[in-house]
Parts: sequence; C-alpha cells; structure tokens
Amino acid sequence: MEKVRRYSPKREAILACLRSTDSHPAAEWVYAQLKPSIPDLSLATVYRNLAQFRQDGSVTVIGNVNGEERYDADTHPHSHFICRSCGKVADLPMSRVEMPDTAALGRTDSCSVTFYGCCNACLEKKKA
Amino acid sequence: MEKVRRYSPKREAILACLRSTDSHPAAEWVYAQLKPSIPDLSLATVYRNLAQFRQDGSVTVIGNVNGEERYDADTHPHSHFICRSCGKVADLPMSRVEMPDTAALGRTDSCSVTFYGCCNACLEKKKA
DNA sequence: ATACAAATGCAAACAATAATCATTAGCAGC
DNA sequence: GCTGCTAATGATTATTGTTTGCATTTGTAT
Repeated sequence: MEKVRRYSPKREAILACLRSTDSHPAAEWVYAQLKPSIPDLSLATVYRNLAQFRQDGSVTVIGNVNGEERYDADTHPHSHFICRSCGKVADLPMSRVEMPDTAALGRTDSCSVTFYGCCNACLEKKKA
Repeated sequence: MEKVRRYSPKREAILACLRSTDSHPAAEWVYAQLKPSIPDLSLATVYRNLAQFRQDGSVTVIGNVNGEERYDADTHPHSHFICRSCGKVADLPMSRVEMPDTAALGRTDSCSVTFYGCCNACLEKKKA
C-alpha cells in the first residue's frame, strides 16, 4: 500500500516558491526565502518535500552546481546554461538532439542537455 | 607564478587507471583498484590528482551519480547514458545538438548531453 | 650533496543531505 | 464536534563524499 498524500501548507509554499522563480534554486535558497513568512519552517521539511516533488515529477533536478543540488519547477523539456564561475543557471529552449540508438543499453526516460560556460557578469568581473 | 608540476608515480597510476576503464569510475573505485598494488596510497591523493586532471582537462566529470562524482578519461565529446537505478554510465556517440543562441548569456565552453533511463540489467531485476 | 617546493599520508574538518524520534495536525468515520 | 490513525514536521544527530591542515617524504634543479 502506498502512502496517502496529505495536504500541507508548507509543501504548498515550497512548491509555490519553486514555481515563482526562474533561478533554479537550491534547497537552502528555498528555505531562506520562506523562513521569514513561515518562521517555524525546518530545512529538513524543505529537503523532504523536494524529494517528494522529485519522485512524483513535479520538479526536476538540474544537477549539482558547486556542491548544491539545483531544482527546477519547469518540467517542460528544455536545456540549461550553467556558469561555471558563479553557478547561475539559465533556461534555453530545448535543442533538437539527434537521439542515438540506446535500445541495446536499456529504456531511456529522459534527456538533459547542458551548456557550460562563463556568464557575461563573470566575464566582466574577470576583465576588471 | 604558477606551480611546477613534478613527476609522481602515483599520479601516473591514477591517470592510467582512469584510462584503462570505460566504467566512468568514482574516486573511491580508483582508490580500491590501486590500493593492492600501491599499499601506501591515500584516498586524499586520489582526490587531489583528480582535481588536477580536471583543471588541466585530462579528465572530465560526468556528473554526480548517486552522490558520487564520476570521472571520464575520454575527453572526446560524447554523450552518456546513465541508469537511474544502478548508476551505470555508458558511452554514446555524441548526438548532434542544435546549438541555441547563447550569445546573450555569456561564453559557452562545452556541452553535455545525458540520457537517463533504466539499463537492461535493472529492467530484468525489476521483472523478477 | 644541498636546498627548496611539490606530493603525500593521515586525520580532522566540512557541508550537503538523510535519518531518527518525539510531537503536531490532516482528515475519515462516527 | 470528538476520536483514532498516520502523514507531516522540527530539532537534532548521523552519514558520507570530499577537502584541508600539517608534518614528512620525494623529485629535481643547482
């Protein structure tokens, strides 16, 4: 038997927070955003709910940027640009990817395309 | 002044180990492989050298699979298939990717295409 | 051979995340 | 509205991959 999902205002707030930004935040950031308005929020709750969202597909993980897992509430397939310097993650339209033959390997569920580089802000900083 | 790179048999062994496999290993795996033949090898040395290889581009990082950073000594551009279940990483020929316009974002240095799914071995296990 | 800095082993430090456990609070049935 | 069950939570601790500090070893230029 699977667990019944029960309503929780905190879970709602966490998901709303994720959906309100395009900064592809980490758990800590979400926590910092909500803490002022929900003073008794625990970081553990953020992690627990993020794990749930991940399971049921309401959020996806961009990957690990500078040691932190970054989340995205936009589940439409799209690519990302990650600045190796400051960790900024920007959205890009999904590139058309020529799917290689993966039949021999297993069942392919998803595809992620990530472009790495140095964002303009960091390029400026380096010049100075 | 930049540091002079000095010869080290351990560094050589670590790189050789990485080059001898296509399993895209984690640091711990490399350590376990070499420990028998180099009993006084320290895990810290493996990490330190991996960081160096990464800096000078002799290895690339596939990403974080099940909490472990996975390395690849094949630096030719290619894609990967990662099994979400067992963490196996397989090589794929580089898919042709239609590069979106990233000029407004910054300088793009590299691109990584990863396919996620469930490998045949894990699919079998689930059936049973 | 000598000197100097790079490389290392070891252990302790770190940091992000997960787990534990006692408490709180949805919500279904009465 | 109560009651009972159990999901959700807060606070704290544990876990674990990785990094760092420091004393020692070792490569190498002179």
